[in-house]
Order: sequence, then C-alpha cells, then structure tokens
Amino acid sequence: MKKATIADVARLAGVSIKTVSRVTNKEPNVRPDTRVRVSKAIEALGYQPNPSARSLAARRSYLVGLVYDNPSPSYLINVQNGSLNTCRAEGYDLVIYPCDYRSDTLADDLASMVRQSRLDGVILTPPLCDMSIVTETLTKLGVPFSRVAPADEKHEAQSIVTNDAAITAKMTQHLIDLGHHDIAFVRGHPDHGAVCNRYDGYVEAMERAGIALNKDWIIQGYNSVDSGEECARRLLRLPKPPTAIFAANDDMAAGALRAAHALGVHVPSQLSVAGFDDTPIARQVWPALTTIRQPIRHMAEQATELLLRQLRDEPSDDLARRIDCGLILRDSTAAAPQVRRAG
Amino acid sequence: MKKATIADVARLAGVSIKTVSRVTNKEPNVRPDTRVRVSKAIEALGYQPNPSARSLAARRSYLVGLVYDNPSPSYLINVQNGSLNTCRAEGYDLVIYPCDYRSDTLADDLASMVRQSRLDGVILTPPLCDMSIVTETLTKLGVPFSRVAPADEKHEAQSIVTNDAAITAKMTQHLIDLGHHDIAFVRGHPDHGAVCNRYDGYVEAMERAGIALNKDWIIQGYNSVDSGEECARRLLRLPKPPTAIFAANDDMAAGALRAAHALGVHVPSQLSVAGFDDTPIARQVWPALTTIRQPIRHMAEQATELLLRQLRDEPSDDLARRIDCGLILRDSTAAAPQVRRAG
DNA sequence: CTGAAAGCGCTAACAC
DNA sequence: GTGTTAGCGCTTTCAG
Repeated sequence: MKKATIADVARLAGVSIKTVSRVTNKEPNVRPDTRVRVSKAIEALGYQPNPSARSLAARRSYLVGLVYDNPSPSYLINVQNGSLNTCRAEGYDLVIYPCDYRSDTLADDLASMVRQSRLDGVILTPPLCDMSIVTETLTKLGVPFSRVAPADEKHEAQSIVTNDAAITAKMTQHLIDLGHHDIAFVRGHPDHGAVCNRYDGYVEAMERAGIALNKDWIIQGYNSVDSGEECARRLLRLPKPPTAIFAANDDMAAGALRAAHALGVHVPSQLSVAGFDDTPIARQVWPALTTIRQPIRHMAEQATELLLRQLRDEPSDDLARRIDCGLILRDSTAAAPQVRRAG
Repeated sequence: MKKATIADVARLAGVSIKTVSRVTNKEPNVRPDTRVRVSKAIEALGYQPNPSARSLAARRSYLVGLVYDNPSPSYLINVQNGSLNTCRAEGYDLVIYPCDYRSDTLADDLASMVRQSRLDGVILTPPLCDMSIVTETLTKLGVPFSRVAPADEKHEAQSIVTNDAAITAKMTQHLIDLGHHDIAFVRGHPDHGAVCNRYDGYVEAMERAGIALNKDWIIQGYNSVDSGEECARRLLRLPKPPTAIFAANDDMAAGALRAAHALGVHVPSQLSVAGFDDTPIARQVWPALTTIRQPIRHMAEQATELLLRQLRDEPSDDLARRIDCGLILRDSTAAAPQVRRAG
C-alpha cells in the first residue's frame, strides 16, 4: 500500500487539503468537529506528513544542529539525549556535528554545514559556545543558537548556566569542615571557560575561611585523566604536600587517584580527593569520587527549549537560565589526617 | 543575497537545469567541457542543492538512522563518529535514535521513526542487531540495514564482525603463558550476544592448554562496573580464589579492580585482571587494564559503507566482513604469584 | 549528449 | 471557518 498523502486525507475527511494542513500544524480557525473528522481520517490512513515536502514549502528544515568539540563521551551522550528529547517532542530532528575548535577553517566549516543541512538553529557546547568566531559566524548567517554552560554567565542571553563557582565554594567549605586546611586545586583547561572558572569558587571559600592561598597548591590541569595524574604527582612530591586535592573535573580527580595509588598514598585516610561533574568515572574508580553533580542532560533540554522558542518567535527573557548543581559525597574524602605526613 | 537555485546555475552556465542536475549528481552523459562550465557556475554562485527539494523529487531522504540501546558512552561515540564519517563523505546525514531493547513497543517505535523520518536505511548495534523483531520489522518496512558486531557471525550478511572468540583465546593463552592456571572468567550479559560469546574463546584456550574448567571460576556478569565488582568479590572470597580474572568487557574488569582494592588484594602481584574493548576506562583506572582493542569506529565506518552500498543497489558479497582485534598489555596483568594465597 | 514538461507533497496567500 | 491557487527546487520521464 502506498503512503497516504495530504490529498488522501482531505478526500476521506471531505475537506480541502488546506484544512488538513491546519489540523496537522495545530493552527487555529478550524471547527472542533471538523478537526475531529480530519484527525480520524489521519488515523485511519496512518498519514504522516512528508518532511521533505513540508520543509520545501515552509522553507525551514526542522533540523537543529548540535555542534561540539570532542567532549568526554558521557558529557556528549547527556547533551545529545537531552537535546534529542526536546527536539523530538517538538517535531524537530537533531543533526550532530563534531568539529575541532582549534581548526583554522572552523568558521567556514560551520557555515558550510549550516547551509548544506539548512539548519534552523544550533546548540553550542563548551568550548565552542565561548568563541566569538563561532557566535559571530552564526549571527552573520542569521542562524539562531543557544548555549550550554558558557563561561561568561553574566551577560549571555539564550544560555543555560550553572552555579559552578558557588558550588565549588561549597565543596571547598566541605573539605575545610572536614578539617582540611592544605587544600590543593587543579584548575581546568584554560580554553574551557566554565571548567576554568570553577577556580573562582575555590578562591572565594578559602578566603572566606581565612586560609591564605598557597601558590604551590594551585596548579594548571588540562581536563584529562593524564593531566590530573601528572598534576597530582607534582603536588604529592612537594616538601609539604596538601591533604586534599580538589580537581576542576572528574577526569583529573581520577588522575589524582591514580597518582596516589602509584605513590602509595592512601585515599581517603592520607589524602582526600574531590572532582566535579559526576561523570560515570566518578563511580568507576576506587575509591568512588566525592564530586559535584551537574545535570547536563537537563541543561541540554533547557537550552534546546530556549532555541526552539526562538525559532517560534516567542518572546524570551534575555537572561541566562540558571540550573543548580549539588554535592555528591562518596568515599574519596574524609577527615584530614591528624598527623601531617612529612615531605 | 538570496540562495542560488539550480535555475540560476543553469542560466549562468547557459544550459538547462537538467544538465546541472546531471553534474551535481555525477551522472554520465555530459560532455567534459559542459561539465566544467557548469561546475564553474556552481562555484561562482556558491550553489548548494536544496536537500528538501532533492528528497521530495527523488523520494529518498538521504538520511541514515543509527539505532542503539544505551550502550556505554564511549562505545556510542565511536560508532557515531565512524558512521557519521562515512555518511558525510557520501552525502548522507545521520539521525540518531536511542531506544529500549526491552520495550514492548519496540517494533512500533522503530516503524514509526523510520516512517516519520523516512530513513533510507538503518545501522544496528548490539543488542538490537541480534533481535529478530527488529530485523523483521525493518525487512517488512523494506528498509535496508547493516549490523555492527552481531552475535551470530556465521550466517549474517550485511554485518561487520570481529574475531572475538579467537582473540579471547589468545588473551587467555597469554595469561596461561604468564604462569596462571587458576583463571576465572566473568561472562558478559546474556542479552548481548557478541560480548556473551567471548566466553567461547576462553573455554577453547583452557581446553587446548589441558586445564580443566572450574565451575566456581566461571561467573555470570551483566556488563556493568557494579556487576563486575560483585562477581569479583564472590571470586576473591572463594576458599580457593583464582590468580587471574578475565572479564568479558572493560567495565566489569574495572569492577574487579574495585573489588580487589576493597579487599586489599594487590593487582597485579596477587591478582591479574584483564578486560575487553579498550574503552577509556581501561586507562583511567589503576592499574591500567590489560585488554583487547576493538576498532569500533572503524567497524561503524565499514558497516555504514555496507549500508550505503545497498542503497546504491551495488552488488555486495553476502558475507559478513571481519575486522581484527588486538591484545593491549598494560599494568593489570603479571606473572602468577609463586605462593598461592590461602582462602 | 541535452532539454522541456510534469510532477514530488506540502504551505502560504488570499479569496470567499 | 474553509477552499483555491501558486509555487518551494529539484528529479524524472521522454523527446529529440
């Protein structure tokens, strides 16, 4: 049996195709009983509008692009599922587009993909959402976009942001409450604004507690497990090593755990370790990581909603929407050791 | 400036739109110089065919669906990137479709997505590729598909398979060569055919080495880290625990590592642990896992090529294409302990 | 080798 | 409230 078209439905319902179109597009100005009659015909024929025809006539693709640069797999899967969820619910499809944020041809690549797929809008994740070349290219093309977790939370509209600094401060305070004083912080990759900014929360909490920052204990990481391991090795070999290491993401915290294991430092009795993100790795390593849960999937859903709202020309408050993170306490943190280890 | 259409190109090149169409679709029967002239016009105008119009007229969507059930994030990202790579190169787009393989409405869900998006073809990953309800639904709809790593390697066409059993045997032999005799095997989830079948390679190698299988050391896992930890705890508490644990995937092997740490068993001096897949977790845990590398991304590329070949009605040998895995030796395996631990 | 004409199935404008 | 009429930009016959 051939696929039913709008004409078949119109014939069966005894109306014009325009009326059928009105019903499928949930437009007003259709009498309730007509609407019901059409709906029944649609049901009976198993009619589903042809997306190509719809796109061609309406000049929109009903396609949203998810542009990302090689994030951690679990991050991506969460963003993807969240975005997909919102898209599907509103009749949009999601096209994924991995790219390299360091590429010289980034702007051209983006432009060509947007034109080729005729994307109606784009979702941007870190670090791409913080790059002016990206946002400017999209603006120039007239393609609406929304952002997940941009670095500059202050003046960014069409964004979903988190309380990263505040929650980082809270975790730092938690470590202080456990009796830690010598707390090291492994900073995130400088290109990843949001992760990088978590440092501010650490500084804030330390200062509030009246603990002077020790330059040796603040160290630059690059978001990977390997980089975290390397940083932690350096910290643990210091004449006076810290009793706690707080890493700006879980991968680096997992690296710190590896370093501790390799150097025979017991976690958490000799060293507390905390991460950020609550990715799967946090529960896979041993001991399980104390960390901060970031509701990425939810953030992606919201960001996608923000985008679709733009596509529908609905009014939007020009404020970034904020979503809260929470502390997850597991086995990698404990009270500070009574007797300080020697260097 | 408005988007250029095929008519604009035709006008500029001084030919009919049909000829432009021939050039963009790489059809034969165009004089070389005409082809060049058209190409130049296309270039000059920055013309890109409108996919909706193309789909509508040609009655194909140029869309491939990737259907999966909640695999590990790194598995998915590899499959996705591989598939995307092939798709983009051949002018197709990829639509991702997560679903639940245990759902009662699986067949209906699949059918409705295929119809709604008008997918030209589908890529199937485990465990969905092994479910007859899935393959039958697609066959009934007349939608071509290809499979990544189906369980039954023997009689499956349009599939990319690996040498799982052979390489598992090789890893087992490696453990035997290290002096291990008491080797436990944590089996994969019964619903995941390919992972599950890895067991066969273990049996084969043990028998070839003349080592009798010990029922206590063969244990059913469910692919997760938690399940691996639980299994390993049971194994390590046995009156006579094994000196090596070979798990059918990395997550379970990582779980075994957690169990060993928790019980104070040192890896690898007291216990060797091996996994399968070489997912990121293998290098993130401590000690880094000895494992088997599966070139998933490459497999996905190949599977997608197989599918696109079908879509182009090209002849295809009806054999499954085989891709080889290799051993990755890291820090979680070592020579068997000289003195057997007591129970 | 090339072109003219006829749709593909839908939405947009405007009538009624 | 509802219908009519044009396209949207491309591929597909089928003629030459």
